[in-house]
Amino acid sequence: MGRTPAGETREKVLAFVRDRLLSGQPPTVREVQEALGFRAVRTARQHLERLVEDGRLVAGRGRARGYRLPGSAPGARTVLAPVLGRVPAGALDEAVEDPDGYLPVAARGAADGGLFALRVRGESMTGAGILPGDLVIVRRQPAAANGDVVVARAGDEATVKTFRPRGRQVELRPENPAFEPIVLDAGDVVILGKVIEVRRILDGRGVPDA
Amino acid sequence: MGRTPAGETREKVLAFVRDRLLSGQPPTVREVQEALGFRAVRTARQHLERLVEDGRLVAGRGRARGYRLPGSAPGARTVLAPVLGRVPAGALDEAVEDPDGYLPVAARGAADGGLFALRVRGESMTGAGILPGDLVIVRRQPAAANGDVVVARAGDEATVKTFRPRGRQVELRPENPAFEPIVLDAGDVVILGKVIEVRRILDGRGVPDA
DNA sequence: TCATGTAACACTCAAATGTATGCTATAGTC
DNA sequence: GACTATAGCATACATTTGAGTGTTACATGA
Repeated sequence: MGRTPAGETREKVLAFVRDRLLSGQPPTVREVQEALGFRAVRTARQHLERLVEDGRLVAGRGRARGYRLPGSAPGARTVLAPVLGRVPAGALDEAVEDPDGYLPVAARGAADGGLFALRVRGESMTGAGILPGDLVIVRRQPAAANGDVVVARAGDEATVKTFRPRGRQVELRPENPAFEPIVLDAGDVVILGKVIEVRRILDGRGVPDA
Repeated sequence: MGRTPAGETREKVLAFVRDRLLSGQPPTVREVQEALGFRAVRTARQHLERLVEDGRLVAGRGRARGYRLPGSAPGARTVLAPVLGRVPAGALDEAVEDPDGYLPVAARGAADGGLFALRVRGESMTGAGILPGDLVIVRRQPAAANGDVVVARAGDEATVKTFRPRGRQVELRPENPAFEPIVLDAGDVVILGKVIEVRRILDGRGVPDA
């Protein structure tokens, strides 16, 4: 069989392997062979070996589907955060039972068990770049530091605000001059958690023309 | 050996398999066995079989590391997008080679093979809620619709802007009155992809007190 | 008590899959 | 031309790994 220009095939091999790895389905050597149209297993393996030599892939010796992308090896732990439709008056756990869906979150730190997500309503936090419809990912914790963006319940309602302790009182401050801060006794505010990430899905919709 | 309460172990098996799948490393039956502390391969396999029966897992018959999450399962459609440190002048593929890390992204639609992520520099898009340091997740595509937030290369630099076709020209509009729109001939602009999601990690930092 | 279902074990087999040996051919370099 | 490196093929071998057979033990309910 003929040859292809130097290096060209190898790029295709890497592209194939990378696509498979990123979609969570590591290929076997024979799958690489088939995808690239090689007639010998050895050919696919030689390309893979070269890619490993060049540091563009990492091999798991002897293991099935053992090739990995360098740098993504162990630390890429992903956890799922349930998206809560609404925050009920009672315990959070009830809402976690019946989520609207799940978001994959790259787990930082150790405490990854207590994550959940909420859809933001209203424009009270636009000044912090949190727009209506955005998803906030929240780590459950009962306290917060000054300046943290928190999910707190004051009375019956759960809101996303910036946390400002004011002596015996607590200020839940919107980041939008059109809204008034909520100031309450510390005892009347329940911190549900701290916002650790903000996400905005804009797949379909664009920015309206001016 | 003793038994554990009914169903309890199976949840742990599912959790283990799901975590592995989400981090892109499907486990073997024996890895499940080891992780759960079973002394027989069969035990792990029996749990897996039951999970498949119950529709909570999908088995790839005969294939190594063949278990998958069913389409309805949370996290089933998660892919990893490489975070590009910078966008070079040449082809994107070069940058994909050496990413700063990977982000788990819930795959919408079918074409999820071409996702990547970029860290936003500058304040040119603050009006659209995209702040400096934010991560944008981009679907690679060579064209865009009016109003799409795109990553485009004009000259040597890649920027995030709103896409506005203007006849034979193209306007790359910042969403910040302090910045000037870039207007170029359509031939001088290369669309690298469309921003489908914006993320802001604010784990450590809070909002500065006013 | 007996039947039934689940949890777990030890062992075996076979298919999937990684690894190795040896060979052919083209292109470039000295 | 001789030498070297790359691209590719055919076949065989060894390990990994999924799948199968049979057994023990502990609950639970008829």
